[in-house]
Amino acid sequence: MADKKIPEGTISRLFVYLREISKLVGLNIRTISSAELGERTNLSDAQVRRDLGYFGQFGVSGSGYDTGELQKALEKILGKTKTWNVAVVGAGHLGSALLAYSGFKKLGLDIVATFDTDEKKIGKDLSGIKVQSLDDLPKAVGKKKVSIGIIAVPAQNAQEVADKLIESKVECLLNFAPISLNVPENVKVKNVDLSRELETLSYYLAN
Amino acid sequence: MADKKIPEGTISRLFVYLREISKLVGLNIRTISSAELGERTNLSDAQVRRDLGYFGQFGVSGSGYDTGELQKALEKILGKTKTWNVAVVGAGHLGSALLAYSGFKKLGLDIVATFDTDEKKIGKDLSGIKVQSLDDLPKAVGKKKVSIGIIAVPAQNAQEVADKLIESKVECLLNFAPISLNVPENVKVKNVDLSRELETLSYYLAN
DNA sequence: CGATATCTGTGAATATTGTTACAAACTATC
DNA sequence: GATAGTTTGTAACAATATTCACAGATATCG
Repeated sequence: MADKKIPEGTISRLFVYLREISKLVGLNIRTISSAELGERTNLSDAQVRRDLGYFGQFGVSGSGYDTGELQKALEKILGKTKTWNVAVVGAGHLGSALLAYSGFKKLGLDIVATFDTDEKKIGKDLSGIKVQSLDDLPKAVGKKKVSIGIIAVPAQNAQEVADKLIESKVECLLNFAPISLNVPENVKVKNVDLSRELETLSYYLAN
Repeated sequence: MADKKIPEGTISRLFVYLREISKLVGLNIRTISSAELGERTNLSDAQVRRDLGYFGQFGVSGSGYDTGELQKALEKILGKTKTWNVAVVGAGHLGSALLAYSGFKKLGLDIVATFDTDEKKIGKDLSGIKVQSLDDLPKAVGKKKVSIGIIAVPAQNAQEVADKLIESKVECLLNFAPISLNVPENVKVKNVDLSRELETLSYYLAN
């Protein structure tokens, strides 16, 4: 795990490789070349090799990669051997959709709490999780050892929510609010700005 | 609108600038410097100037950018003077959340149709839009002049849905399925892979 | 109006990411 | 075990994206 600077894109693609490799393992296919893995993921063979190269040497010249080994290696690299606890803040349409999504477990993520400020929502049960008041966040998040916070609140409350989560020792944020959060260096933020993705398309239509 | 090659990131950031500028216009602030706009958007002043520079010269040395003018210019560049019709394919949790999102109109987008294969959903009304059978997609999409298709179906159906949309003359796709779509060159695809965004965080937690 | 301060627009330098290309390692075959 | 055929890993190269840095334009102020 040589710690050069690893491109964000590489990390993201490793998950794609892992998904594909897992399929192959399921099909009892034992080895695969970078060329074919690239084919299956719409990436170049060189890209595949380079990406894997950041983390070690997993292949065998002449035959390629052992799917089983590569699977294990990727799972280890990507932190999929553990389960991480997640809190969803904001129980609106998006938050509810996330709570209802059944695939989290498979991702190694466990939603353990959800929060909202809306009195009408607090106390309700959403997909098996009880909505709590935002005021209860610090206590609940601390107790449940949440490492990932999902911010699904309006832009104007997002920074405040981020601050609360960080104060409660959450280390990673997935931010759906269309603003750029200010966070300390040791906190990792991923932004998903759906409005922007959609708007971007209108640019391409106009041009 | 000099047609050099414009980075994707630039387009995306222009929307951020536009949002901020619109706020400023609302507050009756008439001019702003690249430095302050950068400050407000967590970007560098140089980045702001470079991004705008791809599209012309909007600023005035010594005083900065006129917010009103810049707003108009950005709206024109970004295709926000028109409204585009959108179809959502897949009326599951995510699709429903999108349909329920009230901000589309403000983005210049109008959801005019939604489709699903689930008999139980077909015919139902979701946020004012009637769910149609996927079989009706070609006719409905053609008639309603849909230019943007949102793919919110499981991975195994995504390519098929993409093909149908493209055959029906949809020019841009927003793909939420965790696969890489094969599309002709003239079709623009944006991928939003929520699982991957979440998984990525587990990598940072593990390392 | 001249001096000083501010700010843009953009070449040039730098940093980052992706691709090409090939030696070296391994496999398969006869 | 020599030969031909694969395939990796990575150094060198190319392409992109970002930052630096500054000339030149405009504003401000006494």
